[in-house]
Amino acid sequence: MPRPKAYDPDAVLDKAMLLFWEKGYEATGIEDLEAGMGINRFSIYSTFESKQKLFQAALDRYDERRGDKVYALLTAKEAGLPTLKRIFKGLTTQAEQGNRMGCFMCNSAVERSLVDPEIAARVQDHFARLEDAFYTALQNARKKGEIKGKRNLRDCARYLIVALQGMQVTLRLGQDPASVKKVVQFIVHEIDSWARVSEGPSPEPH
Amino acid sequence: MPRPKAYDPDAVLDKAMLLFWEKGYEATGIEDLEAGMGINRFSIYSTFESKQKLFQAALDRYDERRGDKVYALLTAKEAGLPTLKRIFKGLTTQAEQGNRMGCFMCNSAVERSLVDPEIAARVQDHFARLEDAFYTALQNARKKGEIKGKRNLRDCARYLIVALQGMQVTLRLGQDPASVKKVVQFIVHEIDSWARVSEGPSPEPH
DNA sequence: CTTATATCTAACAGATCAGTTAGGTATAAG
DNA sequence: CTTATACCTAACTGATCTGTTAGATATAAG
Repeated sequence: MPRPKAYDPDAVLDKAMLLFWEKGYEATGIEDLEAGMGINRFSIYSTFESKQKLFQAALDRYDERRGDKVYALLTAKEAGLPTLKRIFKGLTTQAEQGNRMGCFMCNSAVERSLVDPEIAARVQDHFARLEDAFYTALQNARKKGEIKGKRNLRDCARYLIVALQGMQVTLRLGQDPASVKKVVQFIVHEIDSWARVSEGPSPEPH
Repeated sequence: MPRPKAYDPDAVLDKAMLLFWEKGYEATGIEDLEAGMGINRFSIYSTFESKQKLFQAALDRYDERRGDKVYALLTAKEAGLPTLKRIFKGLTTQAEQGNRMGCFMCNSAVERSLVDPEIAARVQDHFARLEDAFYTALQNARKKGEIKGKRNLRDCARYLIVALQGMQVTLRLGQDPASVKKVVQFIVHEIDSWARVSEGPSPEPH
């Protein structure tokens, strides 16, 4: 009955996501969004309500697009240490391609989490989910005998999140690919070390 | 001969640093700076030229205030693995105090390095200096016999930078102190492992 | 005390910000 | 073909942005 939208709301949200991801919330104006999404600001507001809501939707979209892939990878029953290593090795490729987007969640954690609790909650949720996925993969790896000692896998998962966040900052800063590669190899090597027994449950006295 | 400034340029720069550090470049308005620095915008502009230049000066100040302390710690001749561990343990304290400032350099890397090459250069310089300081401490540790195997210490230093950046994102996001502490312990534990031989120079074939 | 100098206050200027509104337009049901 | 509906364009609104300017004020040399 009514006139149909001349654009695909899903497609323009993807474009908004890319804009916010690259430039952040504050530095992305409605004008940028109009140009990048290819639609008028009226359409933006009638479909997404406000810049804030649009940003939230963009974050959610990121969680779907990027997050779901990784969650799926990590929670698959074949998942194990090689899966973890592959994820980190992918960062090297990003650096080699000159990709400086980093991680939308990390970027938003830094720029917006202090001032916008809604954003903070989303980012925390994302990383909590990611941590659980890492944890699942690690448990699976242990089941398959890929992990030897009695290391605390929850702590390993938490640690991997932090390592990933650090890499994303480094990618965003545009460090040279060779250096990025070295650090990735270092982390990969560390993951490999979990296949050896060496360490118990952190006996450090103080 | 002329009328003297009614404020201490050094002191107000410290205040500007704190503002930019907490809220970032875009979200900090001249009005915020006037209030936070305690001086009129005329004084800001006549002393610091522009918001951009003030931000650069604030970054430089951060490098002096925060960076120099760490550089000094790491390049002291007593420096070694315990020094590295102490630096990471300090992050736990920050989390426990509810400090969500993170690292001004990391924050700026994420928010501004893509759009402002002057900022990118300063941040890269900072981390390059920090990496060298880590490297120096690691070499020193090896000399003192605190590091066993023939691990590549340059890679270790690079890695520590990334681990630090990851922690800073996590602090900024306001993750709970208990979780932060676990990850710090994990990293500290890893540094401890460098005192054992276990690993050669990464023989990973592919 | 006079005067040159540079500061400070406060109002202003133009641009840009997010968000709204009015009027023209395309659609599809009847 | 008529008409109800909701979209699209484009101009507009008030607030806020960075940066400037004019005039008052304080200082210290002579």
